Amino acid sequence: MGNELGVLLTRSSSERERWSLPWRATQGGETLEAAAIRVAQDALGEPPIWTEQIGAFGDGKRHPSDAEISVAFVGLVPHETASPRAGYTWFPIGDHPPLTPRQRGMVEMATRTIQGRLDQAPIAFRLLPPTFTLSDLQQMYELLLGKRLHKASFRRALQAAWLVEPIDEWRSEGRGRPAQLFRYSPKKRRRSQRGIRFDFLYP
Amino acid sequence: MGNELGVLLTRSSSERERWSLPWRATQGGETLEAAAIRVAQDALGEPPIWTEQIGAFGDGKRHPSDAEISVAFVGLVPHETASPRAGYTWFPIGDHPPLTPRQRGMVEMATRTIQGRLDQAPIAFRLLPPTFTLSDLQQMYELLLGKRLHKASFRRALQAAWLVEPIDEWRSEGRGRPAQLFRYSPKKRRRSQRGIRFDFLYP
DNA sequence: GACTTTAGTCACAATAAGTGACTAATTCGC
DNA sequence: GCGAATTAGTCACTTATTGTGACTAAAGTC
Repeated sequence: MGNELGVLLTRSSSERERWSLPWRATQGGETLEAAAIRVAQDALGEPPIWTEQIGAFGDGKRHPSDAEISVAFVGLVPHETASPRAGYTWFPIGDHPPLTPRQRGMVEMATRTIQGRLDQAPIAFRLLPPTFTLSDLQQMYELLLGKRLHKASFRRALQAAWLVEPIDEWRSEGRGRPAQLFRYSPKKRRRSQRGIRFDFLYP
Repeated sequence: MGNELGVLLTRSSSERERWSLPWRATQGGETLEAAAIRVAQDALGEPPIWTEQIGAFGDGKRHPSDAEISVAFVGLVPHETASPRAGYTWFPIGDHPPLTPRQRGMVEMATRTIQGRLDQAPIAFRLLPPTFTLSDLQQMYELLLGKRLHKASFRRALQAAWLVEPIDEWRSEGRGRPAQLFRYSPKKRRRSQRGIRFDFLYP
């Protein structure tokens, strides 16, 4: 792990052989999103750096609980600080234990949601420390998108979006030229209405 | 009406002075989407040509009904055939009676959902008759997007997407040169030659 | 010092988008 | 009949965005 998205699973409460997405029932007077954040917090000890609703599912068939419908959320946490509590395990999103069809759909829609929001919310930046190199940032985007990006295009798009600003520090990472550190600093400089699109590197 | 999106409202069952989005409780063993389609069908006599879930809402505060959470859907029907039954009324989406904040949010998210799906699903084509002129099609896109499009660009994009095919018929619409009729006939050629906007499909 | 490795930039080609002006075919008023 | 008005359809040109390889820079390794 570390260069791929992961999904956090827990053993199903009914059938111990089965894995399932973490869930819980809502408590009265609580926002759905607040409930989702608590699910993550109970599993990881900290709230996600970003959450978004995926959708509501309910077709009268199998449910994780006995609830009429279930509302799924996706959230992201940086891998370093995300040590799961007992009963929870990270799996690579491309290679996880079998899930029910509905939960598989949720996982798939989750990655699509992430990738769709990537150019509209500062998701990648919150997954990194406050200062980072552009290579760090590019690798984070590649991890989240699941594909390689072209270096020059990535930086060009980044510059056009006025999202980062260099600071006067460099970091030497063993061999190779030291990289300049940057920080997230979205400029008021008329933000373009359209999202940022990075150039993909076709292998 | 006729050149703007409309929203179908009904008088609230509790307070007769208030308008609200049509709704109903789910019946057991029914998909959420099926329930949504039935809501539309009860109001209009026909199912929408396209439906999509907007999201689930539930924060312990005001609900349309007494349900814990409500799941909102958006659907589209062509205006010509969409004659509302008693108790339902169309309003221009830019000028409708006051709604609760949550329902206002639903309406707003509905238009964003439509516009986001417009280039991924054949929404516009299903709102038109099987054969149509390119001007018809452009007007439909303009209606759905809420903005004017440039004729030449629109046709160029259409051609690049291989979505329509001309048939050997022309329609004279009063004054002006007769327009050739087209029909929806998607991707006769391979689809993803780095084609339309969001097509990053590569092996 | 030559070689490897990572960072960072440049230049150019290819594609796509924005836009006005042009031609074509019809109806309308007279 | 004939020109103005009206709608359809296309072209050409400009500008912006994206794809891509090659280049320079600064470190470590041997």
